[in-house]
Amino acid sequence: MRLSILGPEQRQVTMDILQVAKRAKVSTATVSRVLNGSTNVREKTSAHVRRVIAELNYIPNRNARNLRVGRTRLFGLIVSDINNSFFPELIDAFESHAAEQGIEVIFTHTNYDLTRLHNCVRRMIDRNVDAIAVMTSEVDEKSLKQAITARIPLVLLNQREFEGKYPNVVVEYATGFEEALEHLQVLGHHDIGFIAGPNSLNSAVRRKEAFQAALRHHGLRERPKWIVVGDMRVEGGRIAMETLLSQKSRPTAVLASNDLMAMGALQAAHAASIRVPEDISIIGFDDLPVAGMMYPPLTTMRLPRREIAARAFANLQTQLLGETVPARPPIQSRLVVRESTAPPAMRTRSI
Amino acid sequence: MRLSILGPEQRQVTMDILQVAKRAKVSTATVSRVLNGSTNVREKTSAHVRRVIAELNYIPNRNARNLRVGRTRLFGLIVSDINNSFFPELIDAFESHAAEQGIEVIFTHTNYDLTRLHNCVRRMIDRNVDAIAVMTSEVDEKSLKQAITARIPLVLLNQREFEGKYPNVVVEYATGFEEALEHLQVLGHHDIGFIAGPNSLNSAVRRKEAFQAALRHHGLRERPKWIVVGDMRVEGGRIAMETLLSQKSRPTAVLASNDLMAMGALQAAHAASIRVPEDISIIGFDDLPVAGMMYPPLTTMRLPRREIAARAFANLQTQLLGETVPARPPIQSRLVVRESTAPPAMRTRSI
DNA sequence: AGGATTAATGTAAAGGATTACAATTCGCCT
DNA sequence: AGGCGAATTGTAATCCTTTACATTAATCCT
Repeated sequence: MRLSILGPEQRQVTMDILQVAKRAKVSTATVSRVLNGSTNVREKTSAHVRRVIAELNYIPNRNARNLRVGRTRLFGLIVSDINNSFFPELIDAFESHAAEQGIEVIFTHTNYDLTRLHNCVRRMIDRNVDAIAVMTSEVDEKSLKQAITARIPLVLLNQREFEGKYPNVVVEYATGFEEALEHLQVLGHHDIGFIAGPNSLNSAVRRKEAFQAALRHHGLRERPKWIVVGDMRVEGGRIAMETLLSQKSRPTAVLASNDLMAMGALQAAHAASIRVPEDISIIGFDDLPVAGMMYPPLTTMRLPRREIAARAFANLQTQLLGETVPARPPIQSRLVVRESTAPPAMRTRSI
Repeated sequence: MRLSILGPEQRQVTMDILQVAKRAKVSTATVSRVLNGSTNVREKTSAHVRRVIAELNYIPNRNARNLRVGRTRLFGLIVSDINNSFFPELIDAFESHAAEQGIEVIFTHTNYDLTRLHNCVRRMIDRNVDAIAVMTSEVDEKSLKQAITARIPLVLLNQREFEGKYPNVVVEYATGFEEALEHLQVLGHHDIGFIAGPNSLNSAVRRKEAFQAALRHHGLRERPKWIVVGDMRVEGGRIAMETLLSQKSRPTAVLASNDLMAMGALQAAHAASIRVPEDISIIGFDDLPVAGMMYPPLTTMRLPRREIAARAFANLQTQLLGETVPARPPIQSRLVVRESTAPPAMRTRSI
């Protein structure tokens, strides 16, 4: 199938601002002013020019404009993994903020690989983006340096070790865990397990610490046997939950370091004919889009993704304006109560 | 927090190709040739220039280049909904093909709204993209016309009504359904239900037709009561499944028009204490990333998303080269067997 | 009405690369 | 050494806008 984009007769002159100017009998400067909404042009002239523009289907050449203005109105967005459903909403939100300002976004993902991060940043720079949001879970300074030497504003996502050095959107895990423990305690739980992630992962250790702190704050004892490690994926959650369930004394509620592992935990419970939430309560973390679609719908903790995106975007804009980015309180995680939590079943207390 | 991007002392001349040329003691033409990998430059010169480029941290101005060359090496990608997990893999694949060719992708989503489609196309054109892939489930000609008048190559996803008019990546639902029925028949099923989507949705009616055709081909009777309509979401699937399960005579296997409804069906079965797959088999469509994470992992049909992306991308490239796009056989859906299907339970045959 | 302001428009110089064409230089041969 | 063709390199025009500055038109005020 061949779609002739150029009709055969088209001996057509390139359609540029000069054509419009001629046809409208004004100068290119005036056309340009109309295009850019300058106020210094009579309404009558402006209307006329706009009519001609529409007539000719004139579309300004963005490259010429950008070249002249020295900005591309293009932002780069780098995420860990577009297939991780945490990110699409973040991307979406970032993108719509950009669209509102007539800014376009190109984005790439690193697949959790720092080598790829380096390339991603490089590509963004080669594209002459105006600013870059690096919303990945891990980051290395070498990659970031490139942007710095190219004088391109950056913003990171919750990279505590770079705090003060690079602009950063800071996220608070504690609040969600405090709310979760509060919720469980009110329901009557005292025996609470945790499916942690590997210690090699930054965010995983932070979550575990937040869990432990929240336990203490609620006057609950930490039981080492009730903290098991999973691989942050469904399978790991299932295995971890099996370990937990196989113990002589079991917790009545289990938190997981992310929703995928909570899903696995749910499955392990099903497989063992343990009802959720009647026999055991489960809480996840992330509030992935699927969380509400599980059986039962999963109580979980949520990082407000749209807010993260909004703040990252605003941060970059502020930097571009040359203004000081005001310090902002961390973005807080919140508990989202659904149906995987309920009062514990009556039975002998395990302590 | 204020990160000074420009150090205070930086009274720096804009770093352009001329600076590089001076420093390397060659002309800008030579630098440009090195930059673009022209063969007509002595290896020694080339190496020297590259060294200087690296030394000066010179990054070419993409706008100037694009302006001169008349191409942006930017493609537009429009999808229905980035939060629908069908799309991220498609986006990913499209993007990596592009990256290989030094092409960047900007993308937007319509949220299934044709008004937004119009804007999306418009934005792409305003950005002077070289080509646009419109990978949405619905499409209207008015939106597409914009691209045509702007002489920008397009490619659509499975829009049969525009076939022959616009380049199109065609997808075949039939194969998947034939394989699914084959699979069920081999397992011993004869009584097969279907959770359809609304008739207002193109893809939903196609899937239903494919199901009906496959039924016929396998010599199975269609039972109108066993075809129920859902809203293509989890909740609709659950309700539809409840309807199906409430009938005096039930199918032993149920196909759903998409995975979300299959998830709902799974939940309805759990809630009614009907085991899957022992008591009833369930098959979805789409092979969303969650399909394998369900309990039990869902047997489903898969549209090869990476292949769709690859073909769409290749199609656009071919058009840009001014070549004829060869007709290609439709992309086939395939059955992915997991654990939600098994032989039917022994019981009185219902026919 | 006429001069002083102010508003609207026009002219032409960037902006930073690519590339046709012209000018050199190189390598090789006699 | 001198000459020729091929391989390199250089010069300068070009891509299309924006915008500083100059110019002209409109408006106001006495």
